[in-house]
Amino acid sequence: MLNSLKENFAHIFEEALIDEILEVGTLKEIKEGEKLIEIGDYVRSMPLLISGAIKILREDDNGDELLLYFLERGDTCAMTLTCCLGQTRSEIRAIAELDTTIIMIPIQKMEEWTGKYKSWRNFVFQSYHARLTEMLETIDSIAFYNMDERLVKYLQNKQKITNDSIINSTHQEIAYELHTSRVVVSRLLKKLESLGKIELYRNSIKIISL
Amino acid sequence: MLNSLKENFAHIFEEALIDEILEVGTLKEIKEGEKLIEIGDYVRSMPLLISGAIKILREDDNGDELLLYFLERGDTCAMTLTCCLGQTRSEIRAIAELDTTIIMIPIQKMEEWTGKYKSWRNFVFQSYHARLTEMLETIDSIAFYNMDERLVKYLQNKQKITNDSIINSTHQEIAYELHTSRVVVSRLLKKLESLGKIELYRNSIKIISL
DNA sequence: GTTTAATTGTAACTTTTGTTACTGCCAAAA
DNA sequence: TTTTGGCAGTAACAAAAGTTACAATTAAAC
Repeated sequence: MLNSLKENFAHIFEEALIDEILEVGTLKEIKEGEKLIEIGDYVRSMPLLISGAIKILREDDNGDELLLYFLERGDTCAMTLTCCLGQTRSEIRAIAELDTTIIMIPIQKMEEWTGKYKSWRNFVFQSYHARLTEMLETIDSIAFYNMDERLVKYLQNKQKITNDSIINSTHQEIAYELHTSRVVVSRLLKKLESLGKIELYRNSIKIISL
Repeated sequence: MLNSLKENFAHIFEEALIDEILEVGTLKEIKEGEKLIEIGDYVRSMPLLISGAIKILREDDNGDELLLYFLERGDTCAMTLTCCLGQTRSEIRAIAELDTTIIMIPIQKMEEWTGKYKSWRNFVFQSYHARLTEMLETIDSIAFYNMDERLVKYLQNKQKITNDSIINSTHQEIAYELHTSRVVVSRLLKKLESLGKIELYRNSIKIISL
């Protein structure tokens, strides 16, 4: 744990804090597709992302989903922060997008460290800032862009997160995350293919240039 | 300033903090429609809302707007918080929805107080939580609801904020904030009127029951 | 009082998105 | 091998939202 922690957080956290994290944190491996947090859950520990990626989803009353953003190496879940402190239930669902490693911090420490370590405070504030910014980008996407542009953004994002120009998703899965229908996704993907920007295969999409 | 501060924040902040706020904060009156923050601005002080309401808007590359949420009495601007700390430019525009009174806190104090006062930390975290929640509601609206439902929510919200069942807005103004066209707003408002839920006048809308 | 500009109402039309239905294809299971 | 179920392609249609155009009304400016 020490190495992975230092690699990702040494330049952010002061040494005493690193030591404390090592003391109370527990390492957790999550397989791709595994659920970390469900809507309505009480959250009792806070994740620090060491490797992999986690997707954060919102759901409406009908069970329809919408992808909000991804968490990556060095990130933490701002929603969890506030849930912990405010003792409220989770508003979102968190699912591992890739095989992921996290360090779990008990929430009691949260409160303690925000008083004690300036580097921790900065980290927490920066996390909030990053998440707010990503939420704004999500809002931009759905408010200001058409579905074809949203789809392109989605594919670009996915490529960046997985670091792979082949995306292993079905049209239906993409449709869920963009909150549209499979037929619409198929239609738009076909158009991108005819423009030579992607190639379509069963269960996967190869990105040529977007 | 002392009275208005105590009225709104006495139950949140410890006394020593109240004293400090009185020392360094400056009272500011803002007229309805006046702009507080423009997109791209560097923000050098943080507002505590004493009375009135402020609307927070997002804009896209074409200059199209979208209402994100309102700030009310007892709120602060989470965006500003992160802008101050991170030294980044504002992602949003803030305009007084009503005549509004705020206390401006210099940003240097922010950092100091988060280390010093637990009540301040809690206030800041709660603000973040509230704003994230409101952003989620905004996302829900635009992702999961049709324009007719969004319009109803908008009117309800406006009624709540202004505490007045008469809304003094033109259809064009509403269209801007919902990021749609005037014709669409007129159409949907007319439908609501024919259902007996509102009454339409020039420059104003009377809410009967929504 | 007349002119001007802003506001609202409405029709007709287009575009975008969503829905239904059916097809062929492929891969895993029986 | 045959069957089954999931996946993708496509047409035809429906609904929602956006656009253009113009008329009628009201308020403000001259």
